[in-house]
Amino acid sequence: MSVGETARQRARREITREIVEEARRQLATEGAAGLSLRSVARELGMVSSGIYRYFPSRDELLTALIVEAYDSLGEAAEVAATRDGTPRQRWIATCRAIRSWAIAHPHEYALVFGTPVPGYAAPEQTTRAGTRATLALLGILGDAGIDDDRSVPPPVEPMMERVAEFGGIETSPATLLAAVTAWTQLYGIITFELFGQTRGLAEDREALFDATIEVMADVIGLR
Amino acid sequence: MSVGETARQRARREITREIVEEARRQLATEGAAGLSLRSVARELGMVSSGIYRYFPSRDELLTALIVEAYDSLGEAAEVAATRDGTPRQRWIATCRAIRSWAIAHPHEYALVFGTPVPGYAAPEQTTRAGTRATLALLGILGDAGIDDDRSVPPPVEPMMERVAEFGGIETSPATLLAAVTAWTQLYGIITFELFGQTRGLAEDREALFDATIEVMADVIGLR
DNA sequence: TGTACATCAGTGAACGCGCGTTCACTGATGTAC
DNA sequence: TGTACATCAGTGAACGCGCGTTCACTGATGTAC
Repeated sequence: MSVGETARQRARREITREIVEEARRQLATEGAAGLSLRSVARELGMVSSGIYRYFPSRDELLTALIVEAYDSLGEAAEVAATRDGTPRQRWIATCRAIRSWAIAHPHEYALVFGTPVPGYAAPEQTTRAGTRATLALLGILGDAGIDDDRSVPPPVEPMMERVAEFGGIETSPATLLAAVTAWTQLYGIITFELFGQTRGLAEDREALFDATIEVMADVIGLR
Repeated sequence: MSVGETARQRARREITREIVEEARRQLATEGAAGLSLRSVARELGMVSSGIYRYFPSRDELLTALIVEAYDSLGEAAEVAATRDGTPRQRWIATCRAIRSWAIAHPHEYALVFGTPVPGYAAPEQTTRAGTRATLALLGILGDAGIDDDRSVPPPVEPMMERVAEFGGIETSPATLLAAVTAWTQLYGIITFELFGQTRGLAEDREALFDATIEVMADVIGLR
């Protein structure tokens, strides 16, 4: 018995993990809409009401999956962001890592960045986990020490101040605006790729992705 | 009886339209997942099986809605694209029109650009309707007559050729790449806005949107 | 160390819900002669 | 213009499905003395 954990507590941890894993498996094959407590229970050889000892509702299980997805993406981004290289290389590596994660986990990506699940309001918990990848990118930007003192439209200025504060960096509004633009482009092209919007256009989606990321790195002024 | 149309044919046209309208209404309030043949029938004071005289399945009704949404968006974009002004003004007006349409029709936008409906494969029909807004943007680009002869990565070149052909314009690969990048940014920021990803960041989303669109117009070289 | 009681995981049945789709039918509308 | 037949919109009942959630229960595990 380690750290005073009883067999019951260990079993609870174990089974909670099994439920989440099975739920994630179903999410990966069926999508969020096809995820049901009953089928998770069925697959675990448990009676459907048994799940309620572990999750008080389907929404709570969904929340667990969302947090997991955000964390998994966040970690992939952080790993790429902290590798050696110039800020530009790190930025591009991080963008690629985010794309790779998305392609490897399409349904998790959809759960987090796709159409909101109707009737489900993401609790605080999830939004906090959702910032890791973004913070990784902002960190690189801070390290880059870019000095672009062009002005930005007045209403945008306070928003960029807030972004700087959020990222814990001191970067000019113009550079931050470029970075925010790149950030939306990044998720835009990934979403298009995953949801099939670039079907007709791109036979080599990776090359197109890379090329657009380079364009945006130029816009930001990364070297 | 105009053009030999019988009362039966007229009634059929009328009721088909009513079904689609009611379906669209439900889509707008409940989202695609909450759209059911039964509730459409109910609302129309019809028995649920009656719908099958008009649509052979729920998927066909969904297809009709998707085509409608694409057309509605396409028209909004075309109207903006053909207004007077410099290419840059027209480009920006069109981007704004697309955003406005999205904000006015969030569920239709989600239906078309959001997470694919599981088990539903969009038929040819829909993808063709889906190109109007994009063609409007490409048309403006063609009119702009930008001459940027920088090279693009080799694998990207044939894709840009295809884009030029698709848009019926003669524009350099570098400019087209910038435009494609802007295109993904456009839908990226709209999607983020609609799906709540910019919640914490932007108190004035319109100003942020406009600012990023200007950034991308610069990248393309629009004047 | 042994006993009495409290906790709690998992069961099995049930409730109430809404869905897509099929099918045999009826009655009104349209068509051919 | 009138009649006989064909078409087809809409009905009502039914099938079979899966879902989330509640509830009283049982038996095993944990805790206090």
